[in-house]
Amino acid sequence: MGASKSESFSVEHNEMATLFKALSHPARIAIIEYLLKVNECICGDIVNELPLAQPTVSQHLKELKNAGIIKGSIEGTAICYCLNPDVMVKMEEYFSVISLQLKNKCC
Amino acid sequence: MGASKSESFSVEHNEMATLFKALSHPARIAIIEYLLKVNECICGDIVNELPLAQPTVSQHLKELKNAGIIKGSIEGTAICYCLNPDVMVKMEEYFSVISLQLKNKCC
DNA sequence: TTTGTTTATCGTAATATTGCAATATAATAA
DNA sequence: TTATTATATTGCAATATTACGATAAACAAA
Repeated sequence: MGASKSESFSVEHNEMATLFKALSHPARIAIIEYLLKVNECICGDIVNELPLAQPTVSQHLKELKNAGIIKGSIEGTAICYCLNPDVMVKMEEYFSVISLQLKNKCC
Repeated sequence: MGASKSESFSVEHNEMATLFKALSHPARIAIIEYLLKVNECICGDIVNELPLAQPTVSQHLKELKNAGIIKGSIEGTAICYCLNPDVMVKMEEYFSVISLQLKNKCC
């Protein structure tokens, strides 16, 4: 064996893991922080910004989009990408709930 | 080629990616939420809770510990694990900053 | 239609992750 | 010392991820 046993875990746990997996590569963190700075941009802008080839950037953008972390809208020949605020709020709340619960406990 | 080009990215981006990578598996999310429920526990408790063999659970715990997400203290033969509140607050703040910045913009 | 521009997909090589049986290690109890 | 208990490590097979050259697809402009 060796394949991930994701079927053995709850939908909720898989959903959170999928979101975090989308954020688990420095290139994708760099894309997110670049989008935060410029608000919106096209794939070519990111190719110019990162030390990666165009197909690699396209692949990372696809993963971020599949996870719902970014949104893309067609603008002529190009595709305009931007961050999805809903996911960021969801993540913030996830850790906020954990932090709050941990304040009452200690190990 | 094929290997991750992590050297090409900043230390900060790599650090965040490492934290998220530790959270990118449903078993590790399940471990975190179990620790949140019981406050602290030993490896064997998690083996009983999850549908995974002992070496696999031990490996997941090691990854969480390496990333600083959990802490472990020796208690006789067993090792007592618990969540690290500092990391949870750090994550909360990371998304809080992003959410705030996104409130002023739109795409 | 042809050309240029932008992004996605295919194919493939290199590497990393996941899972577990077997085994090792470490501390305690008998 | 010899068990017992709890966890870690090793080794390996199955699978997933990462990266990119080559190429395709989609659209606008000439």
